[in-house]
Amino acid sequence: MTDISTRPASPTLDEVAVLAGVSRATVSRVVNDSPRVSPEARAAVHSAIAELRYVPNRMARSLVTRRTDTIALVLNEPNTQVFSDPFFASIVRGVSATLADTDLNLVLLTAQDEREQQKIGRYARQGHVDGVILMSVHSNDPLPDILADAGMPLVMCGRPFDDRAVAYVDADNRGGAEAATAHLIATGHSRIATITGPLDMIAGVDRLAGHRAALTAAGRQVHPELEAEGDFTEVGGVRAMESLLARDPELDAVFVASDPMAVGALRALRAAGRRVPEDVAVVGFDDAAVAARCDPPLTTIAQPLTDMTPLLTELLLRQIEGVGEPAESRVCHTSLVRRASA
Amino acid sequence: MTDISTRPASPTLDEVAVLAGVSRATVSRVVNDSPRVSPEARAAVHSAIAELRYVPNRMARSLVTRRTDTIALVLNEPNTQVFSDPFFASIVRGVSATLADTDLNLVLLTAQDEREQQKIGRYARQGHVDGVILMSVHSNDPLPDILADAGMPLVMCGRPFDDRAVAYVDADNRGGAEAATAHLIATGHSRIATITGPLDMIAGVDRLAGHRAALTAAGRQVHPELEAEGDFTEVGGVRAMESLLARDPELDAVFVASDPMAVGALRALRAAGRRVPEDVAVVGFDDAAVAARCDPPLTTIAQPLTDMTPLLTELLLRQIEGVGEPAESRVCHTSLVRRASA
DNA sequence: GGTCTGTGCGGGAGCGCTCTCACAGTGGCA
DNA sequence: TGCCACTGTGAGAGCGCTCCCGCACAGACC
Repeated sequence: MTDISTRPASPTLDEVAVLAGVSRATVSRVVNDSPRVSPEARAAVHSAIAELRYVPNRMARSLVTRRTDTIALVLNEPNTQVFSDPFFASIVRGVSATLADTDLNLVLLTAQDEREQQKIGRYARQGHVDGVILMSVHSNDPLPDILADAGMPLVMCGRPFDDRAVAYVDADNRGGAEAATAHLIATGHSRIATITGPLDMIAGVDRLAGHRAALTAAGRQVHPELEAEGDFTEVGGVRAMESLLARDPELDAVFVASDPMAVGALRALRAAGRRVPEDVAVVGFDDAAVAARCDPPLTTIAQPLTDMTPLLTELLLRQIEGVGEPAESRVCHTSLVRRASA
Repeated sequence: MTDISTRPASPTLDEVAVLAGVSRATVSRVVNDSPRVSPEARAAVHSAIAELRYVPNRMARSLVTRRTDTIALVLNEPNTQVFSDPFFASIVRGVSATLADTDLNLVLLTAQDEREQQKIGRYARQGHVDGVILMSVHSNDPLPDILADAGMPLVMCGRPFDDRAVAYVDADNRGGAEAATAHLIATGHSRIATITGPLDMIAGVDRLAGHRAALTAAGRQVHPELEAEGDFTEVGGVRAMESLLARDPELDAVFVASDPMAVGALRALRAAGRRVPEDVAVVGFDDAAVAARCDPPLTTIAQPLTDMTPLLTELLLRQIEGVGEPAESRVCHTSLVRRASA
């Protein structure tokens, strides 16, 4: 143990009580906004708090309340690129904004590898947080199990791989992808490729399934050589598009499973001398800010982020409050946003 | 207070002690790796821990040790774009990696506005963390003061605006910028513009100062119309470059104060029909991954991130351990990386 | 045998808080 | 006057842990 005695000790409830001339219990009542306190006592306590610059010790409080009033948003991504994905940024900002009006704190936890995931699992189980929102779950991530086993309130952003009983909020990835490819079919394209997300992520899997379903529904064949796996990043989109063009120079449309990848695809298409949408039509997914800005503006599938983030926190809070309840989940509708690229 | 009684209670030290047939103190010794425990007792405790799936309650421990073993990395940025800046991602990853070998936890805290900064200040003062690394400090941010006043161990990433006694780690922004512009001068350019960072951030201010110093040292005039303020984002770089070209179509070189902005500048130059480096030479700052990848590859100033992130954590840990010591700071050297753009 | 050092261990206090319970005081009502 | 709320307050227990202190016992040494 290191010497921390020289750090200025912070005042305690007792000291406030002595200064205010009341009991510890009364100070606690004032701090916790209990109604049964006389105005005089309340005023005395408030001025003592101000004078001593008292801040309650959360450890002591949490020890008895079993609550920390903080929730964790876990970014579970080996790739550093997480941060550059506008989807993450939106979720983080949205959850943060939803919580701003409450007295709940939000902490972000990132895991690059399994070791860090274990560390996060421990962190949560040790009682640092009341609940967890888990993002970017890959098929082999141990974290959902660790947290669920520990009985930690948990909401996943994106449905789980297996049909486990865990709460989640997801966009209708399959339906959205189906609509995207159906749009490409309806606008007369015949060789429709796709750049998928990572196939160890459920969003990648579902969007590919939707794409294939649209093809099948229209009586088309599914051609494996017209499917290239990307990683939800712009660079990944460039590479996947180059690979698709090499495999089938005649392709006339691509459904790209995320907007950052679509921006990459646009770049690769331009570099290959293809015009969009004349030679190749492109539909993205996300409706990220970049979609409206890029050249040409991207036709894309909008995720209802403004619905999803409040839902994410709401579902989690409900689990934290009422413990017995079964975990509830939601799937949010997507919609096609037509711009110039398809 | 809500009913949490239905949540499975986690086992306590006492229960482990009973099961292992030893005292609470012995269990504590085992958990904390104290040497004075007999092998038999240790084994009994370990198996009891495993059987009960015991995890120490950190609140209880912290209450007595006054340590939480977690440090916060605060991203203090109104702009959502924070996340897309590779500089942030690198720092986060670096600090996280440095801490991976320790039993310290890292939490990320983001503040979009002053209200959230206050919330973070409260969070820290309540004793959730042992120390704070503060990133992206703007001139009017209250957080440094809040934390410093609370006696919270603190290291800033980037030097503070005033000459306060706070620990920081910074790149030699002024020197780097000076080298960049000196390079542009040495390679025969005459109308050298600059896209600055936000001028409410010290990195923005220092890089502009370095640019001007190089100009002055070479006997050149500083032309305000050749300075455009950016915001460290790619879009900001596009806009600033467009504005510079409008103001002086004859400019033949730009020092851009960050690589993402330089990528934007490259795009704007291409859109305006300028060749790089033949018509306009471009030097960036950061040596982000994108610098090597873009077209043409970017000549830029490398920040020694591999030095900076361990230093950041080291300086903070030193403050946390040895409390009396004066806060120490470091400035890391930068270097010019020559590629094709200048 | 007596004293001493060292080791392993347990008892117990206490970290700062919340929360139950008891109690004094006040006012309403029969 | 007696009984009953009801309100404001304080005493005290206890959350799960760490850590100081003291005890029992073993072995070394005189």
